[in-house]
Amino acid sequence: MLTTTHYQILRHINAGGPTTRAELGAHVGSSKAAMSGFTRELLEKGLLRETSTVQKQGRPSALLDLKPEGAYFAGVSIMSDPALVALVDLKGKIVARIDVPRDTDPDVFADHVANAVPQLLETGKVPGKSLMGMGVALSGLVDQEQANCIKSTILGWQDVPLARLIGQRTGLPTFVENDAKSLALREKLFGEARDIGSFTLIWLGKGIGAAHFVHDRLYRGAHGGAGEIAHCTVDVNGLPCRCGKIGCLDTVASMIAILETARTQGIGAESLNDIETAAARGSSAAIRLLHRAGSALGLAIAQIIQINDPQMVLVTHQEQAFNGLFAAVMQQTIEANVLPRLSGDTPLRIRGVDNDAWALGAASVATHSFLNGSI
Amino acid sequence: MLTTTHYQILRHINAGGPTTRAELGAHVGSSKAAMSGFTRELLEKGLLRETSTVQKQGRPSALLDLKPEGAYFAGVSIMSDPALVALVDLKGKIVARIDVPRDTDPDVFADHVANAVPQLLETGKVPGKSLMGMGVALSGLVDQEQANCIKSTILGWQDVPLARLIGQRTGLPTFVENDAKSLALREKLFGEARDIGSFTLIWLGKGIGAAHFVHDRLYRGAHGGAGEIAHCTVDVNGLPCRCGKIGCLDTVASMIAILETARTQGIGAESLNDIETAAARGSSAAIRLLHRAGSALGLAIAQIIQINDPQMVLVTHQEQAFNGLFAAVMQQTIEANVLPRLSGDTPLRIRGVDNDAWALGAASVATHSFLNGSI
DNA sequence: GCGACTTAGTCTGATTTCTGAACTAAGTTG
DNA sequence: CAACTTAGTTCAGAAATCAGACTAAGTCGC
Repeated sequence: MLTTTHYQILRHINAGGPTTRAELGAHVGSSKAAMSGFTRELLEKGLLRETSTVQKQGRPSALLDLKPEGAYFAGVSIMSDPALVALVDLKGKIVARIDVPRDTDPDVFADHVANAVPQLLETGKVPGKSLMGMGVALSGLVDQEQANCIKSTILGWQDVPLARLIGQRTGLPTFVENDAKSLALREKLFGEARDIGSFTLIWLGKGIGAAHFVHDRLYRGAHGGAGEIAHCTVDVNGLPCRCGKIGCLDTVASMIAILETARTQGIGAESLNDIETAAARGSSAAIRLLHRAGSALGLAIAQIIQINDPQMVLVTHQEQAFNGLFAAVMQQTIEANVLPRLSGDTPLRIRGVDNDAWALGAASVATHSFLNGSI
Repeated sequence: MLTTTHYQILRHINAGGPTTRAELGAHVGSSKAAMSGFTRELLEKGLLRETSTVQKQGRPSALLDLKPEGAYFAGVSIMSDPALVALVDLKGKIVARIDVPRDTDPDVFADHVANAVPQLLETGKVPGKSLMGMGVALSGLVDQEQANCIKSTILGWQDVPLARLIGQRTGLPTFVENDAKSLALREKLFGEARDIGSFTLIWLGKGIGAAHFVHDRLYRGAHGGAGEIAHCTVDVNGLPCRCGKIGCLDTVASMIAILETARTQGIGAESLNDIETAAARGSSAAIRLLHRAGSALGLAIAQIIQINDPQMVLVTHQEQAFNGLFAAVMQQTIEANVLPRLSGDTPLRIRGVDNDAWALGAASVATHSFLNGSI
């Protein structure tokens, strides 16, 4: 129906914002005449709309933008309990959300998700035929086809064909993706990385994950394991990790490890916030803890920068207090362990994410497939 | 002249070996009729030839292969002294070579290279118009346009527009590339990585470098610095490096560092070979040295595997004795620092390279541009 | 305020490109 | 050796694309 060129146009507008037909033509390498046709078709399909016009000299040019109501995607975040199912428009705006129980039985969970869809459509006043696909974000390893959850410790799943389970019930093209990778897709499609071809996203939560965009494409790795930095060695004399190795990043810098250490050190803390507060009050145990965790994460990020030279590193987290000692040590460690020329030219951004971000990230997985013509 | 499809065909044949028209059609997604035209044009241009036929049932299908004499490329390796200039055919065979003085004055060196070209053509009995481009491989940092050498410590160069200097004299499209990256291009085009989309090549020489192929493309990094693992931190309490940081891989595992340490430790050694011999004879200093170097390199490779999950890791070197303690420790360290599931599924290959390999790597840079239609 | 000018976008006939189907080629199989 | 199978070519018609003419919608200078 739509050709490669159509999708190229949609992606270009999504990445670069509203554009004129002339600029689009130059980008995809075809004539004004052809462009006129392509855009007309996309306008007719309701995927594009004309917004404002820009005036330089001569006839003003009409800016073409994605039409938010042109397509909708559902995103399921299993990152929280209850899970969140959201309905998202083509421009990445959430128009409806529903919590569903995070049942550990995959079939039951798929039922919950499927049941949520009609309600979402009703709440969002979205016709069913506009819903183009669904994405699921979870903490764990996902296979190459983005269909099966190979292993999720948190959910207790192993080889669960989640995409099929949900897809059969909803009739929608369904994709599963790992937490960090779906968050990276969100940043690429709707966030800070729209116009960045190669970047790495770090996710610091209960566990630690990363995702790489390379040449404008998500790089999943040979076994879907690209970005699994939790088990990078950061201390060859470190603690044993549940993976069997020694000194994994996960044993020092994941929020689980940080809070666990705080507990054994007698720092009463429920969150990073509490530890930062204790450190600010002068608790040497808290300071030591934050130093160790921050420098471990910083070292891992430094390795990534040295090895991959990304255009940007985006650190994402779910804590209130990410602007304290922990982050400072992390940044210092990065600077100390990356060639100065490189570290100065590699922007590091830090941003918190909320539940909505996960659902949007999940939906982005489907949006991404749509914009690449694979739905 | 040639369309994207033509180049797609050439690349597919180069990667997968001789193929039938039918198979090609399926791969590029066009009809038998179209394929008939494309291949005829390529046959007429002398870029393809029909080799044997394969017989299943029905009419036998003719296999199409690249025609070696269809295009030639020159490769300049500044990895040795004297430098080596080689003439390479489309299938990666060296048909002529000339040594040229490695003059440190870029202009003088460019003269030498330009003067070598006519001799090469004569020796190889290659008509000048078949020579499509030239590549230069050097140890150092190269800019994004593959035109300028930003910095080469060994050559003492900084911001040298080498591609322009040579190109002006020869009239050939000329590209400069870093050592590890050109070696990776060689492996991708003509070597073990032909059919591998994502792999990492490690180069252990006087310095240490790496190069990443991702999604069938060389990933150069945001600042051309992808793969610059020499300055990865492998020991936070290590030695100061000339880059200003502490504990860089380069201070422990580069051949320069290894031989320097051997010297200060009183191990009489001119090469890795000598140190391995000393270790085999029981010299504890040699054993300690090989352990330290091997485990440092292994750790860095482990980080790469954990971070990037490549399909293959290819370690290249220029030593006779790379099958001793050093390599064993390296492999052990990799296994100890990578998740077992991943390390078991990530083939590690080790291979020595000679001077010809560098010249071929250099030529590959031009071949690669040619096969991508950018010459 | 209006004609000259500038640039955006559409329309149209010509051209190029691609395809489907018929056809030729070159073998195997019974 | 006739029947069959599959590879590759040819060719007429269909589809995509382009160059250039044309229309649209503004600004600029006087």
